[in-house]
Amino acid sequence: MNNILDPLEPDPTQSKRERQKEAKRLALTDAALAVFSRVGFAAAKIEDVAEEAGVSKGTVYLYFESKEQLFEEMVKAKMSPMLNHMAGAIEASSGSATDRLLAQMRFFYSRVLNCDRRQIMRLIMAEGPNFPHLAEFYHANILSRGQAMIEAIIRDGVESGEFRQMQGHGLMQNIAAGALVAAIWKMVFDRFQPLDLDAYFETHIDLILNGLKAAPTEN
Amino acid sequence: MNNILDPLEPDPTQSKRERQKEAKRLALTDAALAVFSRVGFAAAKIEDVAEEAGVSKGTVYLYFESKEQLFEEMVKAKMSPMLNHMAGAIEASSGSATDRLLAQMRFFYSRVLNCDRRQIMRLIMAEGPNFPHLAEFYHANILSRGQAMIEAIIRDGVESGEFRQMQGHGLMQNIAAGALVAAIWKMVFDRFQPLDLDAYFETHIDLILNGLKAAPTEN
DNA sequence: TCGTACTAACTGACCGGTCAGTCATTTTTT
DNA sequence: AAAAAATGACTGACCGGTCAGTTAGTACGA
Repeated sequence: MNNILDPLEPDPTQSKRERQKEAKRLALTDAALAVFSRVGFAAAKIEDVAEEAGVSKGTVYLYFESKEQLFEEMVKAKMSPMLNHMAGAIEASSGSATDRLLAQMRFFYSRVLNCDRRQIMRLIMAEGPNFPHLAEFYHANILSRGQAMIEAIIRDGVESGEFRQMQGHGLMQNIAAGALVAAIWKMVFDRFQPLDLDAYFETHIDLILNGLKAAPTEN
Repeated sequence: MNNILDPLEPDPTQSKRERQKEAKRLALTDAALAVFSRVGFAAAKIEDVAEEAGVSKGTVYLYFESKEQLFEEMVKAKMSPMLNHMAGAIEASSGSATDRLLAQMRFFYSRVLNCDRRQIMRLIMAEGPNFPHLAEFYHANILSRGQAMIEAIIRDGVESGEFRQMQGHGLMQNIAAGALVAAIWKMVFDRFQPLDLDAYFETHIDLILNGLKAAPTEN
């Protein structure tokens, strides 16, 4: 139906109309992210999305079948490019497992936590149970890939002796958890107790890397 | 207005009516938790809450001014008792800082993550930005208390030499993060990739305790 | 370069269903 | 019998989704 998930250059083979259409689709997903982030799925008004995108309500339905589909497509459109970048960054990275883990974390903090995208994570948590579709997509295409990357790094680190052996049930979740909580804190509690993301990041990697490091003591 | 936040024993100074009223209030907050958990705030119907509590819609408005107030009161009513238990558990616990941290974690996993209450955490994350009231209450009365408890334990552990010195910005968030993520995973992704909470707990404390432990190697 | 015919894109008034909140009436308690 | 509690039909605002009508882009002949 539509394979426009990664719109980058203005393809010269496209007519003016096609380019406009694509631009509008992008404007709509941008607007959808903004509005859904602001008030959540249920309270978001299609009319507001339309206004924010500079079109009328009816137009939204020329691009998306329903509010629900708009939501899902928005998540996909916003997350897919980031995923590819992340995979590329991992592939490109070399050096010790510690360095690679650090690079991945840094990427995540800067490209997800510190921008609009963190709102998507919040929306997945908030709306996930009501959108099995979406939760499944998110798990299959985003989480499991992130999980695979982290686990590969850990495996290498254990082999090279940088990290100790851990049984690993929920290891990825535990390692990434700090980042997720930072995002949530920023979105929900920052106004009451501000969080310095840079300092937090230092604490996070310090704790994790030390936790993974081979330790001579008991257990 | 109402100071009934911790309904426990049937106070003999109360008339039969007052006791019934209190019971109904409890039934309503129970029902509210169930319904809000199921579908989120916006999609929840007052009529469903009423039915689940065994009363009619109008009755809900005899106890709560509005849907919003019902939501806030429900969170307060469900979280306050737990907090007091947690504080008590901390006070009662002695032994090494490691043991105390472990006890607190265990408490949290069993009394929050593994029951209805985890839904409240999800609701706070989901609806927090739309309910500054509630987010502030939650931060002031729940998070900051938990934070104080953990920080006290860490401080003791550093003094006793069990833990290394850490600068600590966001330390509490990082330590608790694993637990929060476990809760989210259970609620959103468990059906796609089940999480064994006991094994996860082991990984969590293993990673954290090792991360906090004094390490001889480079920072 | 203009005019004309065609069509894709867009609009916004409207419809139908939903639901928070109200209140006149009924039921229960004292 | 009086008061308190509970009811549920009702109202009015709201909003997702539709579609008849309008606008703007395109193709082409002169």
